[in-house]
Amino acid sequence: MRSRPEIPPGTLYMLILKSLARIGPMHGYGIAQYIQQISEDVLQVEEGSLYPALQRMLIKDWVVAEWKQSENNRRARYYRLTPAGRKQLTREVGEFGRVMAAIVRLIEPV
Amino acid sequence: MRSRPEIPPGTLYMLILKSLARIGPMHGYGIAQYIQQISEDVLQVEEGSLYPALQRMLIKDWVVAEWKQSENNRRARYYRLTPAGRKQLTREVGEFGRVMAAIVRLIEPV
DNA sequence: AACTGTTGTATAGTTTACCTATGAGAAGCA
DNA sequence: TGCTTCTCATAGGTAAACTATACAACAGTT
Repeated sequence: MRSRPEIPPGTLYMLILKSLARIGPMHGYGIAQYIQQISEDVLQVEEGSLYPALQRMLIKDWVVAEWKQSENNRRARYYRLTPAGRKQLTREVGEFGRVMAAIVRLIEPV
Repeated sequence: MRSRPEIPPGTLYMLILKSLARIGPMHGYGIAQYIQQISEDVLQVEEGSLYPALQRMLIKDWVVAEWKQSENNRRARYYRLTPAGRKQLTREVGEFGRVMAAIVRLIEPV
């Protein structure tokens, strides 16, 4: 159906990394809520996208995880940025800016 | 390998539509050149991406095609925007702006 | 005439990456 | 007790872009 709220392909890692960089360690559910909230419901991370992405990020060593109790007393897996993750974030933000500037140059003036 | 120059997934239709809207009817090769040139080599449309995309756009009635001789006297297929294509362009640019604003809000400060 | 480079189109097959759908467990509340 | 919320997870599907390849026609060079 390809309906409404959607993460632009290729930006999900960046959004997750940035959330962790800003707030500190968070669990998956919290990351999803955070992104949705800050974006004012424009960006909505589906669970079926988020958790597989986090698994891949664990494998890539961009994050490490630790089981804890959440603020609501549920068991939750907290993800924390590694130095490699921070580096990746920098790289992705830079590339994103570069490409977006080029796209804007194309679609902006008449 | 996911190397260097790349169109962000989801933006290809918009870039093609915008090129046609700006310049008028063009052939595929010309569209690719145009995008690469205006973006100063940041965006590079591969043929294996471009032509399938144009086929899909024909099916969606966003463009119509006509065989002609090119400026260099070769046979080439010229694509022209339809009203539906123009409408789609407007829709995509709007959505793009909305989503990008949300992403920037997330990754920009701090 | 043959070769080479450029222009131009096309498709088959693969991969990326996100989505849909589904399930499940534990806590809190009515 | 049953409902809702929180939290994680995965299997399967799909859209769309990439890689690799092929073909054809003209231009310019030798």
